[in-house]
Amino acid sequence: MVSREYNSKKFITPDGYASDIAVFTITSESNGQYKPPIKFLKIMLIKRSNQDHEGNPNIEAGKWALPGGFVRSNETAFQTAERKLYEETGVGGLRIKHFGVYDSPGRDDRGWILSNAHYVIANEEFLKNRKTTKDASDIQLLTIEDALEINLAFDHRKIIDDAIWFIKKDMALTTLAKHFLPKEFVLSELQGVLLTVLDDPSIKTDAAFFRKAPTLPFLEAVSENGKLKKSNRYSKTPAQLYRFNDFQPITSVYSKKLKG
Amino acid sequence: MVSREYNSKKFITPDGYASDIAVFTITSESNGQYKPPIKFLKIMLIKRSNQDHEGNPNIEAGKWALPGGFVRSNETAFQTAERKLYEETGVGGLRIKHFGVYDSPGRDDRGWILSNAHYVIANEEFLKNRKTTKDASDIQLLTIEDALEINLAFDHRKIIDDAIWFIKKDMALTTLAKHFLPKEFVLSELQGVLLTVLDDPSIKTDAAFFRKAPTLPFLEAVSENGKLKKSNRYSKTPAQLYRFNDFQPITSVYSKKLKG
DNA sequence: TGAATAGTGTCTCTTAGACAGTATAAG
DNA sequence: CTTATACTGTCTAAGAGACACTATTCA
Repeated sequence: MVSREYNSKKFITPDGYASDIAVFTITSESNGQYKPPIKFLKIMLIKRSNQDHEGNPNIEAGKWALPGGFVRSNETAFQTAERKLYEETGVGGLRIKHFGVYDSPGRDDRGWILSNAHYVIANEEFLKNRKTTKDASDIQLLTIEDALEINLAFDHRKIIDDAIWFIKKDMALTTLAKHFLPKEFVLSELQGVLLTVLDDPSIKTDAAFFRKAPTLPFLEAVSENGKLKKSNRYSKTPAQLYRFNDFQPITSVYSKKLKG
Repeated sequence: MVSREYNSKKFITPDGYASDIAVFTITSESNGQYKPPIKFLKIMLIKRSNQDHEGNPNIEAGKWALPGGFVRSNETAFQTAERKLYEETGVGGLRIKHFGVYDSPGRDDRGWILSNAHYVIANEEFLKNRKTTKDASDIQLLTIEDALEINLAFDHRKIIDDAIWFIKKDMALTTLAKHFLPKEFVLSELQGVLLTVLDDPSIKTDAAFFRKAPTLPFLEAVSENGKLKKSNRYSKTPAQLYRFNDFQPITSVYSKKLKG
């Protein structure tokens, strides 16, 4: 950052600095008793109202957009994301991750407005709270296919596209999946979450996945009173419960071996 | 991005939007004829002058900082990074990658100034051009250790720290190494580049690395006139030349297998 | 008992990693 | 003929992937 230029002429400064959040969740739709549910990756979008608080026409009215808001001068975009998420959904403590900045000239008709984009993984349960805090008509959970088809405000299509790319990458390379799951889960649940985003034969094939998963260093079987803890929530056969531990896997294209 | 609030009161807007670039290179110091050179990861920093063009005292004068500059309202931070890099070094066409935004209140005494941070990999050759375009006294290539010890302007220590983290990650997970190497290179050169950043026994061990590397899907042996092309620039024994192809490796913690 | 989910047994083929050995050319 | 680099041979143990088989429970 060179300040010479800054003083040498009057620079045009941005007209706004926004923080936007792509809120993802995976919904489970029951597929019958004792069956693993069908899962879908969904994104939360809000419909922009026709007028603002003062009754003036709203920009990009009627279109769907990512939740978010303007960053205040005494906070970071990260904090704005936390605050807005809490205001809109009543939920905090979620893992928020920055993934990009959108600053193309002309991306917002109001002027030179930057967007600092984040994504968030929300466990399905959080949605139940959300429904009560806001009118369901202007906040919706959409599948990715639907979200990319509807009329999106600003450059939010591009932002959502990118967010999905980052989610896929992080799902494959990190233990991100844990944020989509309850603390204790069954292998078919993990498999279901992974398959909403990844397309990998070794995950898809039951035999391969059920053999491999218990050996993963970041997963551990749950015990209770010295006995392995099982659940039959998705099957007649009681299935072993697992949880993520704190192991952070590191992979490399040159060595392939998991390390942490 | 909700516009209600935008219209409902006069928002404070940022005082500046900067684009900073962490320029990395790996220097080779000859270790004697027919020996692989010793390599060091280095970063390019500039020393902030005491006064600006108009003779006014400069902010953070005398400290070292990342090259960069203010984003103009008709360009993106990415374009600013390209422009500044060209202005400062006379070189274009480098791979510029965004990795973060720095927006903590108080990070810059001049006001609310955001920094959009990028890193760049510069091949060693580019530095020779650079030396001629600028006074060498206020642009220096420093080892990482040195860079993190000297007096850095603003929050550039944090930015550099983060940049190094991203470089290490990308070096392990992508074919980033190619940007540190000539088009055709010998395996010991690749090994040297990787070892400046990664600490992996399967890279460090010659036998393992020399056996593995030729099988990597993103590397291919170079041929010329139907014969394998060799070089003895770093050894008496002619060594096979390799180049990167366009294969983009994808790894996963759940499957470990390389895919593209 | 059948049906559905949750695993295991076993086999084959490939790969990682270690250790030792061979090959090449300069001086 | 020594030395330093660049590999290759060979072994072992672990892992991936495929296919068939067993185990558990509910209705």
